[in-house]
Amino acid sequence: MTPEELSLAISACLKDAVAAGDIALAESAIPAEVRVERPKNRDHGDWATNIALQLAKQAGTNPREFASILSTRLKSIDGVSAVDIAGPGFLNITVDAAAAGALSKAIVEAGRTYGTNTALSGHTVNMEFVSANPTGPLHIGHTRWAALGDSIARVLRASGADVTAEYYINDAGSQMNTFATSVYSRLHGRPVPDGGYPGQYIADLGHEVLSAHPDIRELTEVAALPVIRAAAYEAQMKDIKATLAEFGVEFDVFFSEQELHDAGAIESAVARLREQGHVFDDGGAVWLRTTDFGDDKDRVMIRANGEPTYFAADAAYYLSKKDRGFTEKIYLLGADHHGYINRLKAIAAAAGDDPEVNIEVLIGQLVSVNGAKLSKRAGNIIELKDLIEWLGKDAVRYSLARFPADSPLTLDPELLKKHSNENPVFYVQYAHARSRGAARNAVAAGVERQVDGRDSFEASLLDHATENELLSYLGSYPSIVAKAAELREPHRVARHLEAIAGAYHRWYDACRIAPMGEEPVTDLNRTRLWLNDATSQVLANGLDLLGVSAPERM
RNA sequence: GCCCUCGUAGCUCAGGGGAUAGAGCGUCUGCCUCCGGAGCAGAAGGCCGUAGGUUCGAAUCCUACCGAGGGCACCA
Repeated sequence: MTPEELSLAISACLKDAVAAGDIALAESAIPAEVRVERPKNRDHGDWATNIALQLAKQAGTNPREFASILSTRLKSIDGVSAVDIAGPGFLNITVDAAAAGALSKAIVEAGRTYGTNTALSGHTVNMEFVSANPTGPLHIGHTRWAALGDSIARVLRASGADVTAEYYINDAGSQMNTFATSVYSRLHGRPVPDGGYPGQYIADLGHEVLSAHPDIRELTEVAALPVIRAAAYEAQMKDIKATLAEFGVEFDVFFSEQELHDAGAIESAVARLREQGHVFDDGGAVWLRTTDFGDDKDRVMIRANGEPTYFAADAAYYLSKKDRGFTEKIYLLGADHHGYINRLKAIAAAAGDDPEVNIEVLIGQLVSVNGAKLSKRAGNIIELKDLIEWLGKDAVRYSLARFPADSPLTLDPELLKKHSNENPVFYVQYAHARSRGAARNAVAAGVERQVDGRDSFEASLLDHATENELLSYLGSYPSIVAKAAELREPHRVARHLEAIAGAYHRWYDACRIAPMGEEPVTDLNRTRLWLNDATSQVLANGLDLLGVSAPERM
């Protein structure tokens, strides 16, 4: 029995009690879903609900009386062995071992689909993240969004959403000229001009440009810059894409800002928004009246000198997403972009969308390292590919994915570099590797999940306290995934995996899977193998949502 | 000045109205005669930033204050 099944059964009991007149409650007051929770204290049963505390007042009675009426009906639920009323009116429910244990077989049979759900089916989501400027390598400042964004996309897909992961390339602004000029200077052995891009990678890009265009140094600056700009850009994007791939981050679309300009999308965006009545001219510039939609000032789209602003490109880009049929556009931005929320929402509203529904801006706190904030201007850039090399993809991804985006996070590179079990990723991965090892040993000892082609599984044998605990965590997993998708918080999955890993280790310590020595193989061994394999499956499914590998051996 | 986010164990952080506030790391004590000790069992360690409020019940919701970070361009 899963907590969802129990929750549904309780709802049904509640409706029956109301229909029978045992409880005086309006039909509309019955919640669609009754929350069941795992009590912290084992003495409080397997599952608990506070439904009586919530509804007693509306029903004109006291919580304990309400709970008492409901409990007699709950006792008749198949698989429920005891119902107790505790404290102010909690209902503590105990499930018999057979009903709880059946889950392990169900998980093995569901395989990779265990934990997926359809809560978000029908949603077409555009998920934009990273979108680092193509003027330099990905560095530690981008890693959080890369890890988080990719995991959010995976969790949304697990909940049935149709997700397109997208990277917006800012390849159109004046920073591209600065970039080209920086490479040009290094190519000629000169220092980068003020305001240009420092860093060894600029010189490295120069070498790459040189190998593709051996005579580039012969050209005049005016002739060379466009060539350098294109070649260095291409080399840099190639590097970024390779790093993302190495990090296990998958993008469906790399969207070029320059192509928006080339296609005339900026002008048509201005025209479309003007049609909607939100554009006005002032001081020679063209403005979008974003103050109509909660922004604190109106924004310029076309400057007095005729040049479009970055904001105008944002508007055109939003319209592109809308035209491509995405009902929800999610932006994952750093805290330094917090000022963008209102204007992005204003764009959505001006385009006729509902800013509460069709656009979502997630703001994440910046990662700091050893107290120092990391930005491109700081000299101490730690590149993402170096980070992966030091610590491994799994450790980096996991240590970023296990915290919510809005928590300010401080990483200590010295600690991370130790590559030890101080990182909880090893705890979870080890549980998976251990369970696979246990399965290999069990099979070698003659334990199989099937005997003579038929499943050998006796759920009622899974009656140890550690089995009860492990099963409850495995059973909660699907609701954790659904919650993570709903709230865009994949760290919930990571935390739950840690709980599962802990429960698995405790179970492993208490209950043998393979028989001792020459003892014969029993149903108990075979049934425990089902639970063991179910645990492997859930750990593997969860790690996959985080972009972390589930090793067979470590 | 205005706006946003965050103050929880020595450190890094979970806890989205419920029962005795948790995990990892660090410290201390035990546990390898058979499935992986990257593990398990236990101990120490907290005025949940401060002060009010909301209610059966608050780390959680509201207000004020204190502290940390970030944002307020015809930059990109």
